[in-house]
Amino acid sequence: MTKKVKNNKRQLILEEAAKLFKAKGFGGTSMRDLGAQVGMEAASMYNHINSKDEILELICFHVSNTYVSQLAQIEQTETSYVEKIKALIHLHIRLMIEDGAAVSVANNDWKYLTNDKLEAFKEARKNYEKGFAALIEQGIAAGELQPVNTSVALFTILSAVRWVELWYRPGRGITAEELEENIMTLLLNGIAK
Amino acid sequence: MTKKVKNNKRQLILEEAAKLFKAKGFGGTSMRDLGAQVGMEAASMYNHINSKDEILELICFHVSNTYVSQLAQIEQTETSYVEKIKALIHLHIRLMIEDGAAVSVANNDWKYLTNDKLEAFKEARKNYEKGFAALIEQGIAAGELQPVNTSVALFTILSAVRWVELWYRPGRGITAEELEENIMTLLLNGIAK
DNA sequence: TAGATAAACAAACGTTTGTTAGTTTATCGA
DNA sequence: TCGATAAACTAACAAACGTTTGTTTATCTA
Repeated sequence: MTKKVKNNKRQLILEEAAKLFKAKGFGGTSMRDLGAQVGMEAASMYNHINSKDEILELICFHVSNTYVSQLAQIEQTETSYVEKIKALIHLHIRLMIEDGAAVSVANNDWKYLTNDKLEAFKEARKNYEKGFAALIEQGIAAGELQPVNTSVALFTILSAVRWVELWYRPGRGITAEELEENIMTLLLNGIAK
Repeated sequence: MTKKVKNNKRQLILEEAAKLFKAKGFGGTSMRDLGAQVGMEAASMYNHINSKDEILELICFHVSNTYVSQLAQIEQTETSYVEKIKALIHLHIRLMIEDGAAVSVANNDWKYLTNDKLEAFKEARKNYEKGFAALIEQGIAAGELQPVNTSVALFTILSAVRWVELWYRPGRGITAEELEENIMTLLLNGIAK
């Protein structure tokens, strides 16, 4: 019980931190800013977390672990490569909509990770990109996709999906499903007639 | 002559600042960091610039002014809408390759602009996006483009082009021309067969 | 209810921040 | 060569930073 309460406060700190880091950047967010948002003195937060750096680490690796484990799962399903790629795009958009602040931090503030944490994060991302690229390559080899440059295709997809973080608001007159379908159609079929 | 030397030093400071802001963020870059990169004490730079904020402003508005004026020029050329959109994509990719650090700062650190400068920058960007969106809409109306959601198409294009900043290196085995062609093909035709 | 533990606080720490002031060095026209 | 101006320097500033300390308050267990 005691542990559960502790985890809740800790979780609250992480959530508010993600929001503030997204809005003002890691360096632009002070522990006093964060404390004010959480409703606590900056010093008090050290009862729940070890350091400002640790907050960033927990947010970044939460996101990267999600991507990595979901990729592993998708790789093992028995569907076409097009379907697998669609599933990954789906994952990206959904995670962005549901946990936008954390994804944003993992996208933009990962570079403030230090030493081995920074290396580990870069390594995880590189492996994820490799796995994603392999699916595209196999899709081309299987004749399901156009023979595009794999790297260009990979990064175009990843980037095209990133803007959702900057643009999507629940009241923009477009649902998550519509948004997803529009993006997928665009990436798969292009805009030209 | 004296003025020219002054401008050169000032330009050097702006260029090194763009590199550092890109690498470590605006907040993560101290005036002492910047001075070391420029080869000068932090205090000495105040002979050439007025404040750290001013450096950010000069970089951001240099980029946004380029976009705005180029858009105006493209709008007035007499070609198809597809060609106009291609010209804009071309502009984005070229500017990213030639002045990547500044573009990166304008993309990521503009939020640290203050007061009226922040508002002015947001306004300029909004107008640019409106102009770009109008071209897409007219392209659809003219039957040149698929009837996609205009906003989704706009932001997918803008984002797809942004990753160049994160990925492109002169020695990656792909020329700027090839890169550009690959991205355009992808955005116009998609990856599906 | 007494004792222990968790979680809040205010105050202070040593650094680092952007910036200013005062001074010295280099450059250049007269 | 002298005097002026530009541009570098060192030293210091107040403010803000992440974090630690010591203490008080609240909560749960026995």
